[in-house]
Amino acid sequence: MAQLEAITAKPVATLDEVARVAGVSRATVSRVVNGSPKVSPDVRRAVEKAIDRLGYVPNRAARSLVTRRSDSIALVITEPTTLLFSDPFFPRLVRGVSAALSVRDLQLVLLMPDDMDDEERTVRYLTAGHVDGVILVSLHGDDPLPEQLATRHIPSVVLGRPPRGVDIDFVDADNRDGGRRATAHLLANGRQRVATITGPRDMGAGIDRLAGYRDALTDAGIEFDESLVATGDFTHPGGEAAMERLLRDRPDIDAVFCASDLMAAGALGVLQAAGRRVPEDVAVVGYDDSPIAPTTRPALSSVRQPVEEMGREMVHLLTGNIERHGRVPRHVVLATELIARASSAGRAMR
Amino acid sequence: MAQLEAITAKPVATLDEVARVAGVSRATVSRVVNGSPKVSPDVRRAVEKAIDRLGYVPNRAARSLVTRRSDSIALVITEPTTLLFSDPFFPRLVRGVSAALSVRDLQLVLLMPDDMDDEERTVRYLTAGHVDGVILVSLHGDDPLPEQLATRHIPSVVLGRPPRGVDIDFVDADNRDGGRRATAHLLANGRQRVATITGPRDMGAGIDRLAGYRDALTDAGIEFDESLVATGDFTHPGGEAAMERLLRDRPDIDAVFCASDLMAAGALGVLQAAGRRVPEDVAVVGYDDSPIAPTTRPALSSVRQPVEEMGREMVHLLTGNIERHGRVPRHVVLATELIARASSAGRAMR
DNA sequence: CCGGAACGTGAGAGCGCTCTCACGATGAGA
DNA sequence: TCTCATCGTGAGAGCGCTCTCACGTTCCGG
Repeated sequence: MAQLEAITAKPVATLDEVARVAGVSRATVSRVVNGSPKVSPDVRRAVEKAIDRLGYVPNRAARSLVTRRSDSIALVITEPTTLLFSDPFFPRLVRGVSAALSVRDLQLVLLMPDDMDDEERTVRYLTAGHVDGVILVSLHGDDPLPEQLATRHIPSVVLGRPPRGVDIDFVDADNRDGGRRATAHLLANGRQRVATITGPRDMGAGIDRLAGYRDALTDAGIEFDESLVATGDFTHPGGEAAMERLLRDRPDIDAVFCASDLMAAGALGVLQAAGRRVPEDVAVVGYDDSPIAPTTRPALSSVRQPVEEMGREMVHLLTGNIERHGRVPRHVVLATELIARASSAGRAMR
Repeated sequence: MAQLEAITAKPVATLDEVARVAGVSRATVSRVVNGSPKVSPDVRRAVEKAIDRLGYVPNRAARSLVTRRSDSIALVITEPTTLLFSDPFFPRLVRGVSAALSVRDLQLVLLMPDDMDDEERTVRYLTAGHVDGVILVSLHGDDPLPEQLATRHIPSVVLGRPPRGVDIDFVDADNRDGGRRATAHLLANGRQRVATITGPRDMGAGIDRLAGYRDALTDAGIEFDESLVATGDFTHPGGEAAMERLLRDRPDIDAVFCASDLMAAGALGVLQAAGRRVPEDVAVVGYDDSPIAPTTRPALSSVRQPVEEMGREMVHLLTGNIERHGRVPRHVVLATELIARASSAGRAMR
């Protein structure tokens, strides 16, 4: 297992040395380092001086060994393909998680298993108690990991509402409300026949955004029409295919809500190739507010998720989870925001 | 420091228990676990059976304590802003690094300091010997971290050739050759007045891609013309501004090589707004082959970097570095690839 | 038949830390 | 004045592992 040979010498001071320099016992230094209140002010000062002088930094391994805590949490990303990589979702999430951990002096261990072998290694690693908690990012619902961790009592939080109602903490963006907002926005702009290109029907985000679309129709007193719904897969080509289908089946549409920006970009291209002007003939709204949104022509309206905040919130939940032994599963759903751009500009009311 | 309270009980077996079950000593079990050759086959088998039965997994902290190795390396990303987040560079790199570490049974600790406070914490953490090596991703040359690590003899590898010639291992894509390829491609398509929008002049990638542009001109026997060069900053608005300047100063250009896709997308918009057809009037090539490249209209030709491979190579270098005490700095430069799309389609030779 | 190399194995120290427990000093209450 | 908390401090055990060293076998050559 151990792979790295011959590490350079590390002249770091130990607790013992600090104790000697400060003229106290190891126990007292430990108390100072860990902020125990039962140390007299002058002793504390002396110890702090010694720590400064020696540049002492506690040895994490030694501490872990006795506390049986690692002070590190794992971020596990089990997303096989490009999906996660095509928008800045991942970096933003990681940044949120990282920032939240950093202020708590917790360490972030990143795990991205990419084959079965790796996956097994990951499970073994996690269940061996090498981390105090796990943040799981796997967009598909068929991942066995959450349950494996739950049965082994490893505190964990997942991103996105699990399709099956596993009793587990999760953080999600309000996909349903996001879908509702996007659709309502199109309707408010005077659109009459609003179609939608959905995400995969087995993913929470796909299901919820479609539900939001229906909500908006209901709110507006418009009947839901199955022929205005095309199933996509969040990708650019998927969006193109869905748009072609839509255009063939329902040439009369005047707006499309796409459950991802990538699909929206694909739809945009197909619409324009078919001679439809955007937004004059057909308005388009995407989802994710990815960096491509402002760069399409016309610039794409989109629904923005508070991704960094989701990361922060996951850490928050997880640390709470660890403290209270994960008694009651908790769920946090964060609000989205509609960013209106040219692709859904209003037109004169009929 | 220690923040997490009350961890769940961990019923994991210890070396001692395995030894007892297998009827051997701790030392022997340790030998088996670590693959020592000096164990007889039958004893080894017995130990392995016991390990299986008890589900034994070595305690990393205990091992670290004695070996003074952590079997983990840090990936430090000190990129303050959006740059890293607007293209899939980061996720791809992380995936490459992660995969390479995983097969070596090394752990990836991700550090993304985002303020001064954080930065200090990071330095303290790294220099405390909590990791066996460091992979540094900081695109700007003014980062003090590489030198800090070097003076403290922490093995490290940086991404991208450092602007100042620090004696440190690095992995880079061949930006110069990439710039050359892109420009040569435009020239080969019959373009006469090829402009370029560069990256920041204080970043290796910016400098090198421009140098490649000059190389291609030289190769083609064309004199370098300063008025065909506009400095950008890798961003979309930066590309727009540079393109406007170019169009004003040199309305006669018939091709542009942009040092990033984002800038190319910006340039595309400005060109089209100015009534220039792409690629008929002006051909455009970008850089990075980001996901926006195939989605622009027309689809953007671009230079693709082997990002995953760069990640893998960094790990490779780093582990080697750790083993041989980083004697001689090593540099790895990986080749790029031109992805030709519609934006640079050839036109009939004059 | 014996000395010694070669090999497999076990005993035990110790990595740097935390934490329990005991101890002496101080102060309050009777 | 004499208890008895209270408080700050130190001694020491022990977390789970690796690694050195010593020991017992086996097997060779002389």
